[in-house]
Amino acid sequence: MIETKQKKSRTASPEVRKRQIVDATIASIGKHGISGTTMASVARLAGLSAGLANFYFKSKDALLEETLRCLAMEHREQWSTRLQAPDLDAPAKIVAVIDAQFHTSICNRKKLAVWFAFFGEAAYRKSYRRITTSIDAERLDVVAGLFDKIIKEVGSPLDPKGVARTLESLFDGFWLNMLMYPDQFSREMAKAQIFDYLHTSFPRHFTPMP
Amino acid sequence: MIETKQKKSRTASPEVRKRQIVDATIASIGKHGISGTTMASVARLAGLSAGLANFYFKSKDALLEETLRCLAMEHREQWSTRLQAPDLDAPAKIVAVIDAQFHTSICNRKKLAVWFAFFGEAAYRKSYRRITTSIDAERLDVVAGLFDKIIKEVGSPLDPKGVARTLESLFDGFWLNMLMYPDQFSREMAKAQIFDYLHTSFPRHFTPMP
DNA sequence: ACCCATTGAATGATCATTCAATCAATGGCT
DNA sequence: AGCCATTGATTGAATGATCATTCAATGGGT
Repeated sequence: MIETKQKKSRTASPEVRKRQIVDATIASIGKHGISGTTMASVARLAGLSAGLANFYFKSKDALLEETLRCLAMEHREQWSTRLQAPDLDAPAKIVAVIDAQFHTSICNRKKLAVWFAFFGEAAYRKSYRRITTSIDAERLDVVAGLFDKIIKEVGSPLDPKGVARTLESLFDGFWLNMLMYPDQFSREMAKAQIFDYLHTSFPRHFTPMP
Repeated sequence: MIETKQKKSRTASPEVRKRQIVDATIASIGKHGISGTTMASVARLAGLSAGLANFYFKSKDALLEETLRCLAMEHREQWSTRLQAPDLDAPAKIVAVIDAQFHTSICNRKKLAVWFAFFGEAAYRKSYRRITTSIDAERLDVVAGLFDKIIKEVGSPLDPKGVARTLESLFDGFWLNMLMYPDQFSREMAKAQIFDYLHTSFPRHFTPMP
């Protein structure tokens, strides 16, 4: 049973309920996968009756889309607010993005399971891809811009966009391995490897593990 | 309609039928995702009647497991046979593994969609993870062994297993990005980025793009 | 004529979705 | 304060669609 806010009241505002149902959907997907989450399993986890999720969301599809949207927004918040801290140079900002990517609130077993459940469906659902596309593109641009600064400082022959794409792929790849083989891949290990990569590519700007 | 072998005959041996049904399952997952593939959709793509898949496989779950097993075996074949070529030194073997990973027969839109469909379910299905675990661990060991040789030659401070894990994650991450954003991530681009990584890490052993 | 692969209609289970009925809160009225 | 009336949230049983699974009947191959 997921309780975003404990209320003794039987009723709550639509906003609260929607959020509660989305949280329950994340919990359900994390526990049973997408194919195993039903409107009933969501309702049970939310502590609500069977029909309510359908009342607040037009359909199960709409609920899943909204869930992905919430997840993506939360993810975006995580890195974009960190970048707004003053006095961060380019390497520090990249470190911030990495810290965000592997922060416990984002990168935990339940949420990783949900992310990859959506990725598994995204291949043939344009609506899912639309949700992640703009956010992913935005971060890729930001990170590429940061690497551009660094590369110009050292005069490296590397391509900023290429390095940014490699970093993104490292994020996704370590996420997948953490999900599949949690005994062998930990958050700390992933970060250590990524910093090794950055240190060998830009020795003057990154140290092996801050 | 998938036809592994064109036969005018109405009947075929169990082996042929099983393979035909597995191929149809891959096609169906690639087209409709796991949640959209039904015993009926598989039968239709195989050009067989509705009940046959259930006759040859105990259940839908069993069929999906067998499908993943076939996919994993095909993948393993791809890299392990390449490594058996004589006169390959460690860097050449790593190049061979990379070529295998991004070979058209493995790394195409349909198969990537199937892989990630399974990854999405693997989080809460031990039976799926069991299938990939041993194969992934095997390749990780092989690749780590190869990097061990290279690292000893140059006396680099890098950890062979760590580099191997990074490479595996690059594979998975680029695969995911190729699936999600095929316009921005191509097989050639992924390989180029990976060779950039290897060149900066081991300049004496890898060139930017062979 | 026999064997065995194959068919596809029948069965029952699971689920999303709907909606009329129910219930709690709120505010106005005495 | 006590008492409705109104509003709007919530319930859960009913409905119909979809699907995995079964199996008796079919018919091709040998």
